[in-house]
Amino acid sequence: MSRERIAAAAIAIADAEGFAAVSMRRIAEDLGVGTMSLYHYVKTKADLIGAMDDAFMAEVLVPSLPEGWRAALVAIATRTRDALMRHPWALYSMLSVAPGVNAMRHFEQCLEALAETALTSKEKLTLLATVDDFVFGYALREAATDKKIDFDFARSQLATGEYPRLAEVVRKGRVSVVSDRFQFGLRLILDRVAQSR
Amino acid sequence: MSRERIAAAAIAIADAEGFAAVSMRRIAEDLGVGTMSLYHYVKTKADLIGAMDDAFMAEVLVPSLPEGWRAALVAIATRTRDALMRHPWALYSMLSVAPGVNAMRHFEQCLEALAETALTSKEKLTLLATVDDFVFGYALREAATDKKIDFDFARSQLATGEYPRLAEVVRKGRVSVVSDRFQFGLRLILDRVAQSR
DNA sequence: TCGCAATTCGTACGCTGTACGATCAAGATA
DNA sequence: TATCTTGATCGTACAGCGTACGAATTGCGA
Repeated sequence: MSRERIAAAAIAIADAEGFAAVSMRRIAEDLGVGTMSLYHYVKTKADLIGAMDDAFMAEVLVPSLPEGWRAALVAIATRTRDALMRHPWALYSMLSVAPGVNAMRHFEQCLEALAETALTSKEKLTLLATVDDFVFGYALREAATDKKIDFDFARSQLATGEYPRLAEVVRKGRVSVVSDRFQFGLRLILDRVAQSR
Repeated sequence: MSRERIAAAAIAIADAEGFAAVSMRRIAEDLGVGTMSLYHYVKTKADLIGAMDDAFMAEVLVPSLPEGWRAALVAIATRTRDALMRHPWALYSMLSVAPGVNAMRHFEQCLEALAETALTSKEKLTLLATVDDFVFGYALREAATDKKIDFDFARSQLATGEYPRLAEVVRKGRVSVVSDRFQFGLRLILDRVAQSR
């Protein structure tokens, strides 16, 4: 038994049944131990979530960075996106968690990607923040759309005729967005940066 | 007593004490009614959150759109950002809520902003999605940073010397990002779009 | 074998959302 | 006026939550 094993069990539950399904009693049951035993390895549930987040951030780390700042940044962003698609609960956890070892390693890796550029520290941080904003926003909205949501109301609203432009968009060929809007957005941001270098 | 009044009370609590502080008992207490009375106006707590989200989206609507697609888009994005800064809990609620009237009005307004352009429907939707990704990501990460987070661990980690680039960035003039990285990121995205029009 | 420390965990408390049914006020009908 | 109906209020109860506390058990060094 260990902090890591407990975090792994919690992650398995969160992946399969959602963040809300993660409870101390449930984790203990899955591990076949008493509920309160967990508290010997974990201070509080918030602490456990910290451990989950750290394990998540480990998955975000890129094994080896490609050559060139742009390729490196795209690799990191894409890997972060993929990890978030596998573990959408990380969007919740990140709101309440202090940076752990792997979060710091990730940050270090981001700076390494930009090491070859002539950007100032401030410029680097700003660019990284902007890319991260986009990556997390993409994941957030993707997670929101994935949910089985009831669109009946939206459909009935549409029929009222109060949304002419929306109705038109829906009419001509289903609501569709470019297949990979993630790469699209990333390109938008990086193109502009590459241009002003 | 009404669904709206209940939602307003819930919003007041969420704004002042966080999303987690919103409970049916607490709302009822603030309104001076019995807990179960609320259920006459609201089907479940999830339904209440839907009402909160709709009220939030009303705040996102821009009273009147500025001339020009770019100014209009910036106005909408900025207003959305401001509303999210006032009500960070909306980031949670949007993950579990179906679009309401005001969400649809907002969408309609976004399309109106792009009406003058020659973009196809698909291009419009992609652009709007990209901007929204960025806006929500910005708010998410801003909300995460705002939290009183314990950085002691991060500092001790930094002292290990395992993060040379991070240490350097911290050394030369505190970790600082461009003052308004929101407008910066927005400009990055829209510049590139304006250019390829 | 003893003693101590590490580990396990049962019980209990105050919190949550909400199902169920009792209660009550007001308006409509006979 | 007496009765009936309908909408609104809400007290009680239940299952689940995080976790404080303290008792019980285990394993190990002396």
